[in-house]
Amino acid sequence: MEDTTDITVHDKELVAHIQQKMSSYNTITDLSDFFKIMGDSTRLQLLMVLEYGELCVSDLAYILSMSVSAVSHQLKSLRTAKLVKIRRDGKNIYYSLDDDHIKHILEVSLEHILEK
Amino acid sequence: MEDTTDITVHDKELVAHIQQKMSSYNTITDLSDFFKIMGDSTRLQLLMVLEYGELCVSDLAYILSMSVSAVSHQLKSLRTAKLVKIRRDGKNIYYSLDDDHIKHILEVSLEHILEK
DNA sequence: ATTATATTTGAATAATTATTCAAATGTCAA
DNA sequence: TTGACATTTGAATAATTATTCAAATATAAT
Repeated sequence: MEDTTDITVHDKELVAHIQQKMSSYNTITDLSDFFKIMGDSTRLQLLMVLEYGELCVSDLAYILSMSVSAVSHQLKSLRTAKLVKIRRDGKNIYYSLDDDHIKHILEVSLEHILEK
Repeated sequence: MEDTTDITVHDKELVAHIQQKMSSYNTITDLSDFFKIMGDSTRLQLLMVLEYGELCVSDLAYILSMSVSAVSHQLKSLRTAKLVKIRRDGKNIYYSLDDDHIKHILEVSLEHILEK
């Protein structure tokens, strides 16, 4: 169903008010994309681990008990989302958090989880 | 690769420290499950809309320009995750937020998005 | 130059999941 | 108790995506 003309509206006043105040399409997709990135346990672990300092791919793979390739793929997603950044040092590439908000969001969300 | 014996660890000290401090498996999956729920634009919109007050399924479907069935399915996910609750009034079922933290998490995350 | 090490990349597979459609359930009014 | 309305449910389809595997790239050491 794409046509909403056959849906009966009950609370017309509130519906109209919400339609005015609604966030833009871009804001909502940007926000859900952000949550989507955090909504994978591998990526979330990577972010939480990187709070302790910068690490190279093989160390991250070792900590998560995953293949280097799988971790590298997920780090690429995090990099595209601008949540982590890299620093090359010889053969190694060191990853670190590229966002000040992440720690805070993780703290607040962790509280939410623990208090349920 | 499940066997991590063939991964070379570079920063042994930091790796050991992190392994001690690591959050439990359950905490991480609970947290990523929470983000997963928010990581869908339909569900996220529903949560944002419900910040304005309780609404029945057809009004929500109208606002999101989606089928009543699709919205009902997603509301069920939100209900299972204990993010929304229901109140029956005759033929209608009213949905509302069932969590005090959500607003705050949305605010903090929205700031993060907008400042990028 | 050749070898070893660290990491990335791309294609393939497997698993998850959002939406649709049709049918079922629950409630109220006539 | 029949019909209309509001919503849920379940199966099916379609789309997305995490991990694996093999091969490619990049850097440093011999």
